[in-house]
Amino acid sequence: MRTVEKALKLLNFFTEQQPEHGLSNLARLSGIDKATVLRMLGDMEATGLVEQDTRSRKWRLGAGILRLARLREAAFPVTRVLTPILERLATETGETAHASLLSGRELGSVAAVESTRSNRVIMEAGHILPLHATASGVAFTAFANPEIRERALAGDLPQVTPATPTTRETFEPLVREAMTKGYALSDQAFEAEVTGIAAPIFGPDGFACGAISVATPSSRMTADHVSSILSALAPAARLATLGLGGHIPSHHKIAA
Amino acid sequence: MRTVEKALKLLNFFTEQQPEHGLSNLARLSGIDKATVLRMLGDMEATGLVEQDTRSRKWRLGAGILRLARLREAAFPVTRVLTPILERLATETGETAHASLLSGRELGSVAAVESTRSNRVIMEAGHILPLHATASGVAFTAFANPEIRERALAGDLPQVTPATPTTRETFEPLVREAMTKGYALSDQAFEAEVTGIAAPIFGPDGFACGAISVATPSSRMTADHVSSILSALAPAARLATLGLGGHIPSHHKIAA
DNA sequence: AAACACTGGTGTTAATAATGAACCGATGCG
DNA sequence: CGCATCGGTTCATTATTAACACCAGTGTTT
Repeated sequence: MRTVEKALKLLNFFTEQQPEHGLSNLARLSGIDKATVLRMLGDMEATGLVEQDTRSRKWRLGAGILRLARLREAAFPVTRVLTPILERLATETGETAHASLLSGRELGSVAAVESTRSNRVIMEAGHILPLHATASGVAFTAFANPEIRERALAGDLPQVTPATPTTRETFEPLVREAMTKGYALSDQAFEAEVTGIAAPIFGPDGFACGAISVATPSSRMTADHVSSILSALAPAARLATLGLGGHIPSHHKIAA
Repeated sequence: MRTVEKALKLLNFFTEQQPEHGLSNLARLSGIDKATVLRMLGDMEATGLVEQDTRSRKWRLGAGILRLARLREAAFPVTRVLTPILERLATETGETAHASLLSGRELGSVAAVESTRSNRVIMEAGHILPLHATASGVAFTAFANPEIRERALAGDLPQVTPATPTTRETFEPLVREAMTKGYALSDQAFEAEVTGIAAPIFGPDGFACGAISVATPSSRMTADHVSSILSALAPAARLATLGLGGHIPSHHKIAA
């Protein structure tokens, strides 16, 4: 089916730990024939989305991505707006803060500021956050366009950790709870020993377009800590929405 | 022909002045049928490369690009390395400095620092620099892999300004001169009233992978100014190459 | 209000472009 | 030396893509 989409999905195999891939490796990971993968890579190379190391023949993300990112930032300065907000959020909470935006059918992590504590959560750069397995995802889903929300609830929910909700019956209550509380808390559903607390970022249409989140080691998570994080998260989320030109629905409120 | 490449070429129509496009507009610009463009956009939306404004239905570059850019920066911190070098270059010369990297078959501008003078050259973010019409392009071509150089020389050379070389006979001498001098100077071949001076950035294989450049109003360009710029540009280019893990050919030298 | 020129988006069929198995030469390893 | 893997190429088959016409909605002009 749709070739373009299949080709672009190859980009998702590049991660911070695995920033380079050989041809056969990519073919194996994607389940696509080598010859096809090669052609796709060639096409993406022509536009700078990927590039090939001349010696090792391995492929990596290309410089064209940097160009496009600069272009987008020039028109919609997302990172510029979010980073100072995250910095303040990180210092106020003493924890790692990060922001993610809707990217396809998932959230893409676009900015993060790490806590300075020695025991802190490390955010891998440019991670993809599944909607059902992260606090950010649940907070986003709760306030997303109903059509997107329904698709998320109905989609299949791969297990990431033992605590990941994998059925609609376990996922939907989390979303409902987030809808009433205005934020989402997810305990070790994405990564062991990590608890996330997230609030939605709203777009101009009044629906969520992303999320802002604080991640802490689960061991540090107490009721007091949660409420102190929330009191920093709420204004941060508000600033993020306004800074990106979004619109906060009048009824929206973050409350434990 | 190759659908993936055609689809990705659509991304090049998004510029700093035109960051959003309607469907029909994109179809017109690209010469592709509306229905086809729509499917391509849909595929690219699924991976976050583009996104659609829900109200205006216009398309723009998507948040997925930011995610990918962060990922690439995490593995190969190009911008982080180049920006301070450009800052120093800009203050030392009092002119606008920028860097570009090979992206497909052209150079993509990935970082820029503007001069603080009131009469300065403004670099549009994320511009594509044709190899034949810019100082960066000539400097890059001169030291690129011979295969790439030949392709550049043999390709068609669209006229950008009256001073643009449009034939191999006019283009090749510029490249040859850059090969001996170690840098390239281009007067108003890309933009009227702007002169560029550029030096190559070398990759690990000893061939150019990009260029670093200083752009000045042509009115300010004198022999003295050129040599003062060169004395700042040479170490900057050297630092850029080393900072990116590149290898400077032993015989390479920048000399007027 | 009527005619017009746009817009974004949707089917349906002909033709084109993508596919994947087999194959090649090179490299690496026990 | 033999086996496995690598990146890459070729080519017949087929399934995907592309274009045409069409639809509904919007705003302008007459």
